[in-house]
Amino acid sequence: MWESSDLSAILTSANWAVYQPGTTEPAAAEPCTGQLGCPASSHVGSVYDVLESDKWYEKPPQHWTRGNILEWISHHVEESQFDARALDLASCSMDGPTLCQLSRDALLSTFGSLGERLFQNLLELKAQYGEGDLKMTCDFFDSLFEGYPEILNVSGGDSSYGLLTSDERSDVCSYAQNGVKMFGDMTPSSDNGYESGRTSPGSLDNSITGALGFRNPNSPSSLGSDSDQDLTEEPFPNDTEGELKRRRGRPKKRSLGTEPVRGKKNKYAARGTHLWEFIRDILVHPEQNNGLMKWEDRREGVFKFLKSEAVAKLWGQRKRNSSMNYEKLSRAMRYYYKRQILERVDGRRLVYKFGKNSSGWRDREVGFYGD
DNA sequence: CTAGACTTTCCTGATT
DNA sequence: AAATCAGGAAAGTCTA
Repeated sequence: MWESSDLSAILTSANWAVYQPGTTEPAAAEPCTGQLGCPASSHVGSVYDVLESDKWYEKPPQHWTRGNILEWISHHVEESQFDARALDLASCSMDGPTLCQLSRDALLSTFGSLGERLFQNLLELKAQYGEGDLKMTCDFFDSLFEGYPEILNVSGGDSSYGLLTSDERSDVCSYAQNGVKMFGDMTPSSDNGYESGRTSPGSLDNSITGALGFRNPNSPSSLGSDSDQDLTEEPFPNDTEGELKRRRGRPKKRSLGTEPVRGKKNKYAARGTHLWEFIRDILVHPEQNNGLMKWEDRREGVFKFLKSEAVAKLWGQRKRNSSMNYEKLSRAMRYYYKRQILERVDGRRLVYKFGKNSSGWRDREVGFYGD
């Protein structure tokens, strides 16, 4: 079984590089439209890429190390909020070629419901890199890595390919196909608040992965680092260095035991995150939302909270506000009526409807660029 | 510095 | 009775 520490360690290493402000490697510096979506051409073309890359999303699955595979799995665990405790760590230990040989059934039996997701992503990645083209070069590096494993130091991992396509009818297969296109426009630019999305691959990562619970443990950059471990209520973490930023909104009345944490570094944990976008992003990724919400009428933009408190907790996690609850979240939702980001749906509890000032949730917006 | 946008927190009262 | 819904009010962060 995976210990939380395993996962956390993996995630830490997996995310660290991505959020390093100073060491923004290609992963972050290159607007490669998201990991899974990284155009094959930008990586396949040069063998140096292969040499330099130690990240799973920057090289073909055939060349993943055990570490890469763990990162890849943990990425999907995070993205889908899969309960990793059900996984057997040992069964995750394999090299790229072995992984690539696994059948769908094998993945399903090993990883349960996560298996389908892994399988589809693997298919897509293999197709993306071309299973044959690099064969020779890769074989060469295989042997090289074999001899110098330290070249492939752990790190890497990443972020958000999770935002793949997602029309409720299209399953993981289609998202694999469209994922590449997605990133450019996942977050609509016409947002009347802060600039959301599009600030950098990192911010996009932050937006969606945060939305879906992808943590960014120990991120020294603090740009949106979330540290809660799960949906369960958790007091503010004891940030050592990076104190919690002061939250927006009216301060809570002093609570009994919880001294307000004085904020010093005032980073933008919440930057680029608007509640309605957070909600939207959960909705447009049905394969990842774990039944938190559902569309009642996708065409009309009508949706419903299925697990209102869980969504609120997630939102709180996103904003690093452990006291968020549905009551408060819903208040914020109601403010959207006036701005016509949401429209009222009378008489139906937990049901809301996107308004004309919202965007990014329609099929065409999700599947294609823009509108 | 200021104003406006946004979110959070609190609250009272109504509805389901 | 417990959840939700409705909004007003206040207060704080952020951006322009």
